[in-house]
Amino acid sequence: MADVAKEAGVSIGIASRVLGGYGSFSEKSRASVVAAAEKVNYRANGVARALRLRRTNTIGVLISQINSYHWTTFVQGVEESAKRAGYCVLLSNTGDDAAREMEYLRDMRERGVDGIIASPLDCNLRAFRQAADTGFPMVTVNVQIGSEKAAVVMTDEKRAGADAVEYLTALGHRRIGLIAGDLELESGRQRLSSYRVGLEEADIEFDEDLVAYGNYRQDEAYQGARRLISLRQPPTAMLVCNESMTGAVLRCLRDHGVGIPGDISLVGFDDPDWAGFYSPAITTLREERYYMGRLACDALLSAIEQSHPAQDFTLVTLRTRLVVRQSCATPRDTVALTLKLPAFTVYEDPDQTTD
Amino acid sequence: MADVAKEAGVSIGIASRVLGGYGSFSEKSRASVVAAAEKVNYRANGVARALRLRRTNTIGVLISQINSYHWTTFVQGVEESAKRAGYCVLLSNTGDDAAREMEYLRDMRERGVDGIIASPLDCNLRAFRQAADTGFPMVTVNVQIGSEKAAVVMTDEKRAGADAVEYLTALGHRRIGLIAGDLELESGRQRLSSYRVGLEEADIEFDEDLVAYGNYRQDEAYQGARRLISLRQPPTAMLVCNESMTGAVLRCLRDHGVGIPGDISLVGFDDPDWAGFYSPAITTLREERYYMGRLACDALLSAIEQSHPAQDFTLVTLRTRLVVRQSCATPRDTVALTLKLPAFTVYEDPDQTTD
DNA sequence: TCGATTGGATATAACGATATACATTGACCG
DNA sequence: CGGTCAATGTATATCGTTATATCCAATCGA
Repeated sequence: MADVAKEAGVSIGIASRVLGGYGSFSEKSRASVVAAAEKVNYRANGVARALRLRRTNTIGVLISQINSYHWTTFVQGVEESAKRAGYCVLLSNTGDDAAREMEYLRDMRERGVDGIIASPLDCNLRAFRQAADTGFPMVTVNVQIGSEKAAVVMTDEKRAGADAVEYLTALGHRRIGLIAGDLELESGRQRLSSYRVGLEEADIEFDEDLVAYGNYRQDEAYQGARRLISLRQPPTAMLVCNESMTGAVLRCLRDHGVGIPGDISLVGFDDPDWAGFYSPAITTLREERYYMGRLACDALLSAIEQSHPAQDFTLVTLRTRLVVRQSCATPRDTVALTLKLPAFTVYEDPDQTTD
Repeated sequence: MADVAKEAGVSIGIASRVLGGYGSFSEKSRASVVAAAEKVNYRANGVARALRLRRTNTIGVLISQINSYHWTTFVQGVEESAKRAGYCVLLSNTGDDAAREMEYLRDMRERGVDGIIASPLDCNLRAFRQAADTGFPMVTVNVQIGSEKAAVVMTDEKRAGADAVEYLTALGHRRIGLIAGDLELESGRQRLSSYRVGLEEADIEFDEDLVAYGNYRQDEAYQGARRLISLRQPPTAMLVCNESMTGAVLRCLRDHGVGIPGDISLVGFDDPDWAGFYSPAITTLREERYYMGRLACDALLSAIEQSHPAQDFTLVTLRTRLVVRQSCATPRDTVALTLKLPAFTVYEDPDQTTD
């Protein structure tokens, strides 16, 4: 910048004004500064600017698994919103490791990110709440940390499993198995409880035997599915609590020659691309992850720039949608009491090529 | 930091030394500084440090699609290596848009990232080469930008398609279709040419009719596959040049009732999780994306820290592996000339649960 | 013609950590 | 007892921007 000023024959301050586009300056100096900047191929030093402005135009995103469909789609949404507002995304992968999560929270704050989007683990809630309470911009995803200052973007999973159960009971299912997620995570608990809500609404008694705790792990989900299909009276339908476990369950069913939906019906949480082109296409509970990312980022930016009152975003709730495809059918050995289905959206795959 | 020094009753310099762990200081002042830092809950300002040290401990990663299996796996590898070395990852998604790519390159340099990992588009090669030539640490992935100073991590795709063709011809296939990628991208060209290499080696004449240009797009891949299976003499096997097109092709085959591997054999590029649990499991050409990410990051860090000579990393080449699963069989209407298969690795899925 | 006003340029103080040059103290040795 | 050296602490310049306080000159009105 000093070079530019010297080259242009003006003071360093006036050069900064021209390039920063603030204050007043004459047309003559504007022209010479612009020319000089061009000539010496000037590029601003963002670090110095950040130091001065106490603002890095960077947001931190803490996610648990970067290579899972729902998180990458989420991050894509965050990034899109961030980019439009001139922000960059600093990404960290915690792998659901509490110590790492704390470390990254600390590291990101040291690096001066302007705000953070995260889904903190239970055991770290306090630290995140404290950061938010002291005014550090924060948005949490599917977790409430108990600070009024942190905005929350949630999917309403209190209904999600219930929607699936409702659909399955409408098809005539009464024995509906569950491959549950990790109960140490908020989403794991919510998905389980929403399944129970669905059972209650259908007057079906909760049967512990029909629940396998897969902990969001593929190997445990595989074993769990195997146990369920080996029961003397196996379930006629299964609900699987996330994408990767659904994969494991599909593998298990294939390995054991159990047909879908002939032998068993299947509904999965999350809606990765492959659910649409699997044979048969898998009925899923879709969360609008991309949109959630956009919202989370917008909420964070408004907290950072205080352009909108934070209240506008305090709690945004999105509903999951049941995307009906071909993986569910009337149970084989049960007379369907009714075929009058409730009005479920049959979701049109955006990428489905019409014939 | 001034607060800490005052609290500890020492000068600001000595506090910095203690917390930075350099220079010399007495045990007494160390203790008081540490105590004071604890008391005022001191956290360093990374921006100021970065300004002074002219180093941000941040690397920029420019990728084309964050929500595709192979890039997220790659990023996971990068992040793992970066984290271990105390670096953070600034992530940007170009969506294969040339203007965006340039903008992000510029933006990242302004932000002072210590180095960049990218796979620049053809039209931006010059800008990236220039940056590398002027000493800016850079690692490119599957692209050579023609600068000696930039390290390159490549998968050897000159053989990839040929491996697939070799395998398919060994099964007896002679009419092997190709759903090609975007020929404006290096990987698209390489994958096409490796397919031709395979044909030549098997003494099969290249037949333009059997090639559909899917441009890495799902809709075009779907249409392309439809054309191929509608040919008077359709191919008995197909090779699909990336993951998302493989999905589209599977959808197409399912929609038209074409069985795999009964009616047609299929080999896909990239090896996403779902390839393993699809029915039938899909035979793929696997690139070690996670490992590539690790390598790319290590190369970049060594260029940044000059701990190793850059030459060690100038060009790292990894081979693709053919992961043989269940999507290929002897063609229905052809007598297999030989069943003596070459020694292909039958890849053990790491997540496959043994029964 | 002189003060007031204004537009434009300059010099400089932050921002916060770091590293260096310098000052002080104490110890040890001649 | 003075001088040298080591050990420790202090003061300060630096990184590159930005923004403010100041300053100067020119224009205008009275």
